[in-house]
Amino acid sequence: MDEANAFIRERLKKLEELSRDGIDPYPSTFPITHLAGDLTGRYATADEAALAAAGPVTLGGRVLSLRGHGKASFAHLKDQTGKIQIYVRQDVVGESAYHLFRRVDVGDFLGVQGRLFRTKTGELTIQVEHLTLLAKSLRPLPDKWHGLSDVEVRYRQRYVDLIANPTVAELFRRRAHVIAEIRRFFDARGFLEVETPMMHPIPGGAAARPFVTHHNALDLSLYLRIAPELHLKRCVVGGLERVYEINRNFRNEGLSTQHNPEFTMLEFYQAYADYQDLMALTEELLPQVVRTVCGSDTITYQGRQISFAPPWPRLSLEEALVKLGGLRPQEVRTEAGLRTAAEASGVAVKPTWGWGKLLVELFEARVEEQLVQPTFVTDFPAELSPLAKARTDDPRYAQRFELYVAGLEVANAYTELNDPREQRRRLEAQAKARAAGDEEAHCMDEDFLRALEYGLPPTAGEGIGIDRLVMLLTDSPSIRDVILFPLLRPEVRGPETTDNDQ
RNA sequence: GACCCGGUAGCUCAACUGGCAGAGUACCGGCCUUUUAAGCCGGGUGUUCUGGGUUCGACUCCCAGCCGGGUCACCA
Repeated sequence: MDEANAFIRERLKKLEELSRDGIDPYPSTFPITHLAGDLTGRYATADEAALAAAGPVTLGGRVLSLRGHGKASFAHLKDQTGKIQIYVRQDVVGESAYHLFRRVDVGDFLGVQGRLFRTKTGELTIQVEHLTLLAKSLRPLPDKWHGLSDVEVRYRQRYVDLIANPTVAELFRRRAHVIAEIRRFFDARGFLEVETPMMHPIPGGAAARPFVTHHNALDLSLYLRIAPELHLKRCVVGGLERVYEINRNFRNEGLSTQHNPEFTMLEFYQAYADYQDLMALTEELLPQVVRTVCGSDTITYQGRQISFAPPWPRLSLEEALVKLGGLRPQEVRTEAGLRTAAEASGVAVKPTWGWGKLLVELFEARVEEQLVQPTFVTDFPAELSPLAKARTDDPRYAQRFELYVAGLEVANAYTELNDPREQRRRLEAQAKARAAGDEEAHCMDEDFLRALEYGLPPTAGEGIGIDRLVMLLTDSPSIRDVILFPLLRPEVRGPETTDNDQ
């Protein structure tokens, strides 16, 4: 603890005084009968008679503000549901309780019992009859007027951010609402929610670098999962024909406003469906979530109106490059044309890149940010989609789409490759690339292949980045704003504070 | 990893071209029984991110580092 801080010293002094007076500053429980938000909602317009009939109320909360008037005081208490004003008079609570109240600071938790009334200015208020200190706070809260705006402190000490900035708590409620609504959607359609391993002996299901960890008893290297895909498909092999999972993936990559090393992903798999079916399903899912959570299917993201009303445009990668990327049709048809266009667009082209990689890189450079309204982009190169089924009419392309909203990739889906022979060839090619130094190429996974050999029905699967979806629905410019505790470098603390620092 | 921007009181921010580090709020003491950014009187509580350097003198200029933000790179 930062003992040099005068604010903390002051509060420690009060804490000792309270203990000396026989007051437990950290009691264990406090049975409440009411919540602040319920009271202010239910009695918003109630008259005095109705308030008197309401009877006594008991609630707990954090002291957010204090206005002392000598032998009487006003304060606001905040609980999870909202805040409510309390009025403490010495002639009502008694001298010793009032003496205790005088040593209460902004930030302390207080339990009160009393009766509702309305002040001269019309605010619903609790006339306190009994008060109990529930927890003493030792650190001062941020400025009551300007709040907390230091981004670093907001991320590092999210607990302070949550106290000081009500919109932050609201944002995380909305995040929970989004996830609850997604569960409702899939549960209603016969999908089973499953939990597959987050520690994988063989990382797989995506092109990404994993985090490595180690199990001591088994003396086994393990990887934090980069995707649940391969296990979810194993579930479908086993007859769980509709499954979904909402949980964390971990990718050992750089950080940005769109990437946190651990992020929450929804993945779902539906047997007897293909990627076209999933486009239709996605056009149901997202509008339902957006309408329920935001109250409308149109949202504003960073100043731009975005409508989730279906249907959404569908563009192949090549069409997108021509229509939006300003390329000529003949340029996108050949590898040489793509390479020239990519170089002209300032892409750092590597000589090893083939047709497919050039196509996707050009798309990212010239088109991605223009896809503001929800747009399905289809016809990804099969060579970059080793787990997806190729199109039967042109095997250069995968049966795959990505969904873009506000320039963000929000979803990625494909018809699953279920031919074990073809999957083996693809994984062998990946393993070869990996051996040649491509750290993001897929690993060989014999058990996954064995599962496919038992037979995977025709299946389509999709992943939706929950953090990015929540960014859109909360108008947040950075993924860190929608993750309670985003990854930061460890805090370096001053030498005088390190000895108590666990 | 590269580049740009930032770091001053618990919080929000000032401090001219290098010249005594300052406001609001919070906090402390006093007064105050319907206030609500309560009010009135008094009080500045600081490793100016860290470490060097230049200078008579550094919050300010230079170098190195730390942390954060952004852009790019990497990457879905």
